[in-house]
Amino acid sequence: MFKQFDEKISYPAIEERILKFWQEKEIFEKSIYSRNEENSFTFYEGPPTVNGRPGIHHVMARTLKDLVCRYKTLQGYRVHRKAGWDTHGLPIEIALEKDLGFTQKADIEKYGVAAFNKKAKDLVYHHIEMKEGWRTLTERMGYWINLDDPYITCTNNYIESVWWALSEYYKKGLIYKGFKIVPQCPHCETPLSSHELALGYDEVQDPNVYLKFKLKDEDAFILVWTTTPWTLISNVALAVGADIDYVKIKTEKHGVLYLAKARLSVIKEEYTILEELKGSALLNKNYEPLFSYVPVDKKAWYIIPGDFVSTEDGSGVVHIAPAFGADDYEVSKKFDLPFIQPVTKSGRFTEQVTDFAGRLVKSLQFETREEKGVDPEIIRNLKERGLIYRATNDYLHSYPHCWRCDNPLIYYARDSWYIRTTDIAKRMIELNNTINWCPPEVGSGRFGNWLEENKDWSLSRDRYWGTPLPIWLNEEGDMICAGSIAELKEGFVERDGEKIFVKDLPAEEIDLHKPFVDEVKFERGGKIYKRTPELIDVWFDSGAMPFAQYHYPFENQEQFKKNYPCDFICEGIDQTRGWFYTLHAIGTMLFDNVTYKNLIVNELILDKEGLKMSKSRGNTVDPFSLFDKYGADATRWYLVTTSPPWKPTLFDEDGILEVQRKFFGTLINTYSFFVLYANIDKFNHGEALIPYEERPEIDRWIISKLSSLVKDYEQLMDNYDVTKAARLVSNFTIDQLSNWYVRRSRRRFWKSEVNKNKLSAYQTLYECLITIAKLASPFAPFVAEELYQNLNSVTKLENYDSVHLAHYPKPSYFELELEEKMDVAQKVVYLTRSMRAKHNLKVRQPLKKIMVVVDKSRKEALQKMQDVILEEVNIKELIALEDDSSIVNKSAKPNFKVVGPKYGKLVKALTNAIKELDKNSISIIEKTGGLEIQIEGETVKIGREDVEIISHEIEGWLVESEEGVTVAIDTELTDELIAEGYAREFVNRVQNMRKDAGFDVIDRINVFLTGDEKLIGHVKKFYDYISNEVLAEQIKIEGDGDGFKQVWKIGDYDCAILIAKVK
RNA sequence: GGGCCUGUAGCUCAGAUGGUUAGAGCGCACGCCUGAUAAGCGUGAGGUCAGUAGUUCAAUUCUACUCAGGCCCA
Repeated sequence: MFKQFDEKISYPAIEERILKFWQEKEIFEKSIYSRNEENSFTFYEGPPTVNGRPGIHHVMARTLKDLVCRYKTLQGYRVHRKAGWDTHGLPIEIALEKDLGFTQKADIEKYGVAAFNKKAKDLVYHHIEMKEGWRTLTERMGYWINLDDPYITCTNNYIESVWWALSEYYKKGLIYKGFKIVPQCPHCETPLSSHELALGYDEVQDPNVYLKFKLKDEDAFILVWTTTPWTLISNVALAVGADIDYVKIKTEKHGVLYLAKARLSVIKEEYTILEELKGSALLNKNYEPLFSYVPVDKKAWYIIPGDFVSTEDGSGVVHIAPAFGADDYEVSKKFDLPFIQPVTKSGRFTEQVTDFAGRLVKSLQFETREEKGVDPEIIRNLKERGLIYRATNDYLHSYPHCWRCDNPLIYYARDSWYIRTTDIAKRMIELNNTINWCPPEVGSGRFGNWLEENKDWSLSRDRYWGTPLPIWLNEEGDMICAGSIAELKEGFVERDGEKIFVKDLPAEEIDLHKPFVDEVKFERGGKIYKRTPELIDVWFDSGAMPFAQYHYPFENQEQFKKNYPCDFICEGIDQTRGWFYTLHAIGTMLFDNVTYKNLIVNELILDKEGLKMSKSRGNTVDPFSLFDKYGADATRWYLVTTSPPWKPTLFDEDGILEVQRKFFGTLINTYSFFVLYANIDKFNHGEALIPYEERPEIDRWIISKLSSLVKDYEQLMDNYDVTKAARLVSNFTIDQLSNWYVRRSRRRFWKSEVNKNKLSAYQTLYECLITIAKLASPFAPFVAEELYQNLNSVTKLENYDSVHLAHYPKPSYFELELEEKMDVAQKVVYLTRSMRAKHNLKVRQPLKKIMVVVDKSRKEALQKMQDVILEEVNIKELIALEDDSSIVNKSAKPNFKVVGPKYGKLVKALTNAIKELDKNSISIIEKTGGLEIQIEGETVKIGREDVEIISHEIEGWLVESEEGVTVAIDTELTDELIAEGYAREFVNRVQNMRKDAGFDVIDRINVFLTGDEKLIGHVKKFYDYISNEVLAEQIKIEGDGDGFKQVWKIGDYDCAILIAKVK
């Protein structure tokens, strides 16, 4: 017996049961190992940072990853799926600082780095396993990935592989230490890399200050604009554009000012222009410094040229503070300006700046408090000295913020380690062009531009929980780079004044983290090498996963080589400059190869209003509650089908409900229909397969449709066009299978005896269902599993426990011509039905005939399909017409696609001429294939192919036309037709009663009818038809008896009907 | 300021290598159907295909610009 579903089906309950089944039977493992190793499809899992709770966007990315992998498995590939967790870095540290109540970096030192890192490790392991955490989400949503053997970036093995990679770069001379302006987070006290920077731009309001620098040899001021008053203390020069036009103006209140001519709009008061001059005329003028806290050792405070000066905002004069801006730093080297940096790495002024010593340069938000920056006070100070032209706090712009702590970054000059990625930028671009990006514009646009503008990778971080930079320095600055634990073992530590080699330490003491690695020293050539204290950018960790996940090259060399490069990755668009980049950069440098061949980039998930989801807005969606309410399948299906993954999805919970009702509801319904009858007839597919050629037309048709689906789906999926593929499955299921095939085939299932025809119906519907289960399985792994098992466990046609072990179906039978014919039939039927509805002609009332006009090519199809059409629309006769101009009125319009290129400018006139053609002219074209007409003095011969002929009216008939199909209905009713109409109405009432009385589908009954004579007459006339339909042994024209009785009004006639089961 | 994407019905989305009647689902209104039935089907209303200009016989589609939104960068 096939399993029948309850009335109220609970998808979540089914899913929970299937999850258990998968686990018990190790289906995931089997789905991998049942595939040939030589035929593998490789996938890399981008490691999520193990921090906090997963959200709906994670479900999106994981659905895509899962469905591609499941699809490839279905196709017969072996798809290894190793999970990964990104465990290092600031996010973890910040979460921990919060837990421990730390407000600044120094607190960690006080607490002890060893203890801190121990806690960090515990925290990440906790997050992986916690309830409603990553493991729960992953398992519950049906994302198949090997969680029991994940790569974890904070293990020694992983770090060792990362070290190996770094040492390779080191050997190639790609790692260097530089003094550069870096974006520094004063709160986290560490520089950020450019890809981290990309994560944290925010719209902010900053000071908008115009100030006056007094010239030394002239009673005039230079007008300067800044949004960072705190940098003024470190000012050493002013820059102008040599070719920019400047003006010298006189104002009442502020005296004489210099500024760019193009920026005169800044001056709000009345002024007179005293002089116009080029920037070059201003060069080398000296001015009085604003502040003198910091002594300078070189010539300063004069005007220099700068090609970065623009007149788009400000005053056309830029103030230069070499320690706090990239342009500033570059230009200061060029002009040998003094370098002053009275600000600490944590963004506070040093003791030198007596008035502001220890104060923050920018306001920062700490865990428990906010501390204000000095900008307002500096402005007040300058104001008091009359040096402010105008100061407001209304400059709106987007400014980089720390992606973790949300505080504004400062640009800050400091020592930092770099990887010279600019050396390989060209190669990265070449290789990128071979990658299949979905969608392509991200690869060529966003990612491509990024590569074009490549900057060296700022590698080092001044933090605690991360992969240590494996570089040791001696006092002369010579370096050693350790590329393995073995090399580390050559070093030594000092314990109680005793020197112990690392190789002699117990293995468990060797932890490739701080503080252990800091303890290690090397002695080479009589010199001692100490470790440089930095960690590396956590993004390097994740970008190293292709080899680090296998502990390559120390182990698993073969495995790595087989899995590199990978076939497929999928992550959010925010990874463009994150993981996509680090993978690509590392792959290019180490292996001179792409790291991934195909990738799907998924966009953000926005809320219903199109706003970004964020905790502060309170518009986030909890995936677990969705799974509990609708199930993971409906959620997955919704996310994938609502819009292509690379378009932002507006998330709407009602959409999930709709998916559930429409697609899943219909699918389950179709299955239930099949089961209802299959169980009655004890169908178990034990009989030989009826050859497709011998099956009824409707069966051949749906199988051909199904085969086309199988073919098209595979093509789409192979192109990673998953949205279209899923929509195809849904449309087939709803429109073709359920609403056409099943509905049209119902009668065949009702029949009581099992014959070849009925068997064919079962076999056909069975094949459709099991195939849909397979096609749906990547997207909706649970429901697909349920269907497949329910079907296959009875028939045992396939030797698989699970749909996820099955193989992609082969198209079994094509009859494309039949598909087209049915297409015509469907058009006629839909059109006719809509006409009946419009004119209130009930479908139960049979009609005499319809005439259908189609073009020649479809006439045969129409005739072949006439039985289908007539039955569907309940009409007795169909007349197929091609061109019977005596009945059909016709008009013509140009076939623009043909006519356009042929006649060009004449088209307009031609259109009018063709539209005015009368019936006779049109029939000349149809019969002789051409007609000559005069247009604007030219003779144009119109051929048959130049026009579309539309039939639209037939005298005395109801007519409508659509897409080249014209249907005319003869509405005249004969007594015979009326009688049949009543017979059908009568059947309908009896069927309703059977149902209401709770009779079984196969129960036979007796019917007792009393009432209007006319009605009884109609019933008698169709006695056989009626008794056959309602399974009646007898229809008696008499009153009472034992049974179920109801009184009806059918049309104009009253009657009473009684039905009783035949014992 | 630059790059990329988006703008089609009240909502969510299709679509067209440029071709004259622009589609679907949901929602709304009204019907129909009823042995798949707490489903199904149809009809109707609802679109200056964001705006302007250009190219073209023909533009919602191509181009330029503008506006609005999003993402990324400076």
